[in-house]
Amino acid sequence: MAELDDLTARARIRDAAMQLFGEHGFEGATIRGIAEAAGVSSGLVRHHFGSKQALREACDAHLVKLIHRLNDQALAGAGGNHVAAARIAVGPYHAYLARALVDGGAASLFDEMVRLGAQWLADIDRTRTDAPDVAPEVRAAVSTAMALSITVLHEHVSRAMGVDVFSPEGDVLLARALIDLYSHPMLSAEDARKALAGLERHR
Amino acid sequence: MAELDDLTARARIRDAAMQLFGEHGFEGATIRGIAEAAGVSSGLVRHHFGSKQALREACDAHLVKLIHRLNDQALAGAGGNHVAAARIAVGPYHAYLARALVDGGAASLFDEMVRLGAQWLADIDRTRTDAPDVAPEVRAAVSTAMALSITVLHEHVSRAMGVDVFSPEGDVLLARALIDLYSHPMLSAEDARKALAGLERHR
DNA sequence: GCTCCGGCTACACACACGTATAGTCAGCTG
DNA sequence: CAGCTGACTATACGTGTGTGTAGCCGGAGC
Repeated sequence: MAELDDLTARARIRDAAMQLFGEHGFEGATIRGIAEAAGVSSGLVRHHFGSKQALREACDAHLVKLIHRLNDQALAGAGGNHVAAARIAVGPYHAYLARALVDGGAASLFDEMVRLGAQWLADIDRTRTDAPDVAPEVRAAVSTAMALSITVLHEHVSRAMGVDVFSPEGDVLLARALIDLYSHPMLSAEDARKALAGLERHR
Repeated sequence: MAELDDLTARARIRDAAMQLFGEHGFEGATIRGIAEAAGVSSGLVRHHFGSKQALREACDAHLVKLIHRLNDQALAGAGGNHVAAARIAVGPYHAYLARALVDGGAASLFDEMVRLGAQWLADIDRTRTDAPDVAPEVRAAVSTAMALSITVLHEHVSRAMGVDVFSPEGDVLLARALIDLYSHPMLSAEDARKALAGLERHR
């Protein structure tokens, strides 16, 4: 039921909605435009989803389901860096994801990523010589936002990098940049100490 | 002229527009709503800006001017980590900035941040023992997106952290988390080597 | 004092939107 | 075949929107 009806009109409408919502935003996209993109009448959109808001909620639900599936796959597969998992092809839905996040939606998605990230951070904390300054949950919140930033701001990142980050070449270049960034601290231990001291002084 | 007329109706309209555009998106915000928030008639909005699109462009221009000023201050001030500079209070405009970035706007702002970041990265590259795997510009593109992610996703970050990142306490906690993250690599040199090798294998 | 001009308002218009409704058609069940 | 159900369409309605226009009002210049 989940795979077969991906060709039904209902699924086509949902896909078109996710694309157009992502492209023009929720208010910017129109039911008529979505219907046209899906190759159906605007009335059918209402018939299946009832209202524009309900259509949006259906899109959110579908996104969550999709991400969950990708997440499970990533966890089951090669040793899970949750950052890499976040970059997994969200397919043509990355624009919708970005909009949803900025609109304040997709909260459960973000929270689950934080949960996974906190777990992962707590793990590598055990190999650290110095005690972490803040709880893993807090650091996970920040690094989750950072991980998602590539998707949310992919247009700018692609422009600045000179290659689309969702193309094969861009993906490789991005991965190499991430590996380099994540394996080289931007602040030395001394810099960090100085920064922390400066922080104390400011209060 | 720049400071005095910040009390003029024109400036009030612009500020109200930036707030409402940030809150509801460009399509979601209405000229009438903006006019009401600014305490003027909707006709005056048109009188001053001509059209909704032109009003948006005026907002963009104002944002760029504002960020440039903040940027210059940050560069002149305490030894410039461009990441910290990005977090500087964009005031009540962070929502607008987030929308503009996701809409594909604010490109010049992003690009300039990349330029500054690349410079900064090239500087610290000289203290590295191993040669960087990718150009500073590419790494700067990624880390700029990461730096902006706190602002763009501030709602989610605040929820996950349990404190508003734009409050004084949240700001301190965020700074400490950032210092910890930026001074401790998430990948060991060995992990990085393995990840790179895995990348080669995939091609 | 009179005119002129720009900030400012009130009002009207055309249009596109979300929503509602009535109806068509294919397929199934008895 | 009759009857029903649900996917689907065509069309209409009310509303809120961006935009246009005519006019008011206070102050500056002659």
